[in-house]
Amino acid sequence: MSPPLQSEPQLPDDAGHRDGGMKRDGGKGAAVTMRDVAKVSGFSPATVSIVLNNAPLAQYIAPATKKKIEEAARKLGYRPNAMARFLRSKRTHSVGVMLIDITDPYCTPILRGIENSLYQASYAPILADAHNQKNRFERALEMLLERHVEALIVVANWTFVDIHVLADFNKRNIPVATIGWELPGDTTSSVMVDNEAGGRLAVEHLYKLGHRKIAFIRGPKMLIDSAPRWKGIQKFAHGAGYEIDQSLVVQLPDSLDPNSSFDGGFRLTEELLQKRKKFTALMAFDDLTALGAIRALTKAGIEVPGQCSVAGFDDVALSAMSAPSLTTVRQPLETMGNLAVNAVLEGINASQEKRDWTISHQKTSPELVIRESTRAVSLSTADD
Amino acid sequence: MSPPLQSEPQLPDDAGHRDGGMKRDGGKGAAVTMRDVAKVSGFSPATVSIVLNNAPLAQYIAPATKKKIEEAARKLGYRPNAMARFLRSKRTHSVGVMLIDITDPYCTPILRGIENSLYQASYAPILADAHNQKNRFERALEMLLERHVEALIVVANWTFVDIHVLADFNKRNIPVATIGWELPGDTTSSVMVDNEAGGRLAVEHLYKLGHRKIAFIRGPKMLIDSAPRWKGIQKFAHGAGYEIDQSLVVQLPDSLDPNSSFDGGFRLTEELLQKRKKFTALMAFDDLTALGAIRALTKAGIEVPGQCSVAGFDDVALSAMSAPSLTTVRQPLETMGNLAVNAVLEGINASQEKRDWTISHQKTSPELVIRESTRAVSLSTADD
DNA sequence: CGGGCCTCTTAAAACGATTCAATAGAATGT
DNA sequence: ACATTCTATTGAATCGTTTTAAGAGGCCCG
Repeated sequence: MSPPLQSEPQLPDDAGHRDGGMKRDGGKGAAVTMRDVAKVSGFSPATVSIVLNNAPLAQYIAPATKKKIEEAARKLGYRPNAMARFLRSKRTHSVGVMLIDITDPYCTPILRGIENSLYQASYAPILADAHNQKNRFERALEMLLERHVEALIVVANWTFVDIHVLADFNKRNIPVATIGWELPGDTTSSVMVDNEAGGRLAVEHLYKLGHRKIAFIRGPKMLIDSAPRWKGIQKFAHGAGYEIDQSLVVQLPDSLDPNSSFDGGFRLTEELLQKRKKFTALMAFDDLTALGAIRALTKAGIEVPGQCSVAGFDDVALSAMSAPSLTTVRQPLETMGNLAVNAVLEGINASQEKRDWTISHQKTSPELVIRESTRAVSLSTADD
Repeated sequence: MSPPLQSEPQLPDDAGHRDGGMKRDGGKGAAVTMRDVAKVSGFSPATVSIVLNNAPLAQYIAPATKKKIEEAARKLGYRPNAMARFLRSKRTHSVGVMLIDITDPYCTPILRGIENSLYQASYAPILADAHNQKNRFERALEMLLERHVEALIVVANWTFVDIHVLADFNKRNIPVATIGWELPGDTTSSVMVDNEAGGRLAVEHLYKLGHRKIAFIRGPKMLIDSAPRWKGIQKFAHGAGYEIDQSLVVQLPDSLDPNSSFDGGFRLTEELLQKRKKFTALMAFDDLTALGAIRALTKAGIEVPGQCSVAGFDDVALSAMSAPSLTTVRQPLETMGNLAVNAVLEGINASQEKRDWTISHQKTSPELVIRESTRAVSLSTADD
């Protein structure tokens, strides 16, 4: 297809010079190295390196030289060997991304945010999935340490109490950021949604729609998010002079399966219904819980939102597609991924330039997304 | 907490021997190297390497020696530097994982399958997300090449025609496997669901429920999956002597947004309804399309499955949670991830041992998952 | 004319592992 | 007693870069 390369002959003219033509490389994948570029261009490896990296010394290199070297590199299809580069420069340009459970739909947008920001900054993400298991978590961290990642991002909404391997990251001055949870102390940056504000947003919405008999499905104790969301609800109630009926408050059990809250929501709602205590709205811990609740309500012949409004939390992808579509509190997940990357990048740059920098604990603002599952309380149900 | 280490003194006794105590390492992250282990244990780096890797030569090493070295390594918290190791041994133990769009819910289980199999085999996944953009795809491949991944796995259900960067992988003998699509030629392994069988499965199910007026929403031309699914449908119809009513067949437009099929399903179903041509069942290209269709039907006052059955394809996470839950054809996504990893690992091992190995094109069996959205045709609607 | 200062280029020493060939001592066989 | 084979260990080369210090000219200035 393409015409034969002009200087094809000079390419392998002294191949095998290094080890007398031993049995290495079967002739196919002979990687072209910097020395090859040096040889072809007629300059030394040092010069090649300086030119190709546009190092400070490049200002002294004659333009003609640069051109020749760049051309040779291009012609040979030279690609620097990242490993060699890393070994010498101590920079791997990779970042560990640890998901505690990739199955959680909440992870996907975060992951996209992380990947995107890393890509922009020319870092490569090395992925690890802990499968909710502590030993996998630790083994994976170990692996990331061996690979000398320059930073670590951990995505989780719950986690093991003592992760002493994380201490190794601090010892080695590797910046760590967490998304969805916070580590006590000031060693680790974090990005979380403002759960308290989110809880408030949702209950306020229901309240303003006229609902006064609101059932609540609280999140499992294990999850970091549960407490602050509930706190936001309580604070709003207190401020509005609204008294929460404790008999309408239930709580999801602890569970490691991120999709279990659907079942949980379903069961708890059925239990609530059995109590025969009327409620005109239900606020669920998260979207899956809300979907489970809707399922239970529908099954019991209660129309959503006609007879009962339901609100969720998170705005995962399916919330917009469910029937009825779900009113929920959106977490800016992708943005949170970006922010975490920014935080660790700042850390990397700082220690590169021997600057000091400070750990950040960021809270992002949740946003109320009103869809079909909530509606102003109807007279017939309200006056029940 | 722990008692002072016995041999603490001998540890840094000759620190700085290498470069006369220059300004390097501020004292914090001093990485412990193999030489340190050698020094402390009293043996040479060579011996340490042999012992710690349990290399063939290790059979000649005295047990006492092994013990001392291992202990020293443990005490010092020695962690081999992966980059150095890679440089010498030419093995990075990493695999590139390229997603054409991570946002697609279909990717998540595949990703878990890939990650899991790689983890078992002690390979690290380097993640890349093409965002449906050709230039990102290529730049990411470039990056993976520089990092000398030992294999590449590409997840996509459509893709750009000419990816000449992939040729570089072949040139370098790096095994490539694709999930969800196939490359012509025998250079690349692939794993796909048997779409034809799946299409058949779904339509057969509807047929057996008594449906004879079935509407079809075909997939976009761009997607690899569309044609074979349709073929499976046609073949079944032909075999069963069932004639597809072409006026009930519509097709999704091409689109890059993986979530657009929900809207597509919604709109196309509305159009079908406007035609006022009766149908008792609808078979959608995938789950999101099906959900969109259900939405449109419900909106038009048509009950699902009471008045119209709907079947999807894929069994993404939300299918089980939607209302009504969706009858669909499940792709064994996680398994497909595993299979792709097996394929490339086989390639890696083969070229390691200078064996030949063959490209594989695997088709996994889809599985019909019957849920609430389909039902036997009712007399009232059938006799319309 | 010799020293100082540019400009352009390179030799050589890392980086931290792996691995081959070599060594030295002990045991064995003839 | 000497060659041979094991056992146990190591020196030194190597992987492909980056980077420092230095070298070779050329030019200017006093």
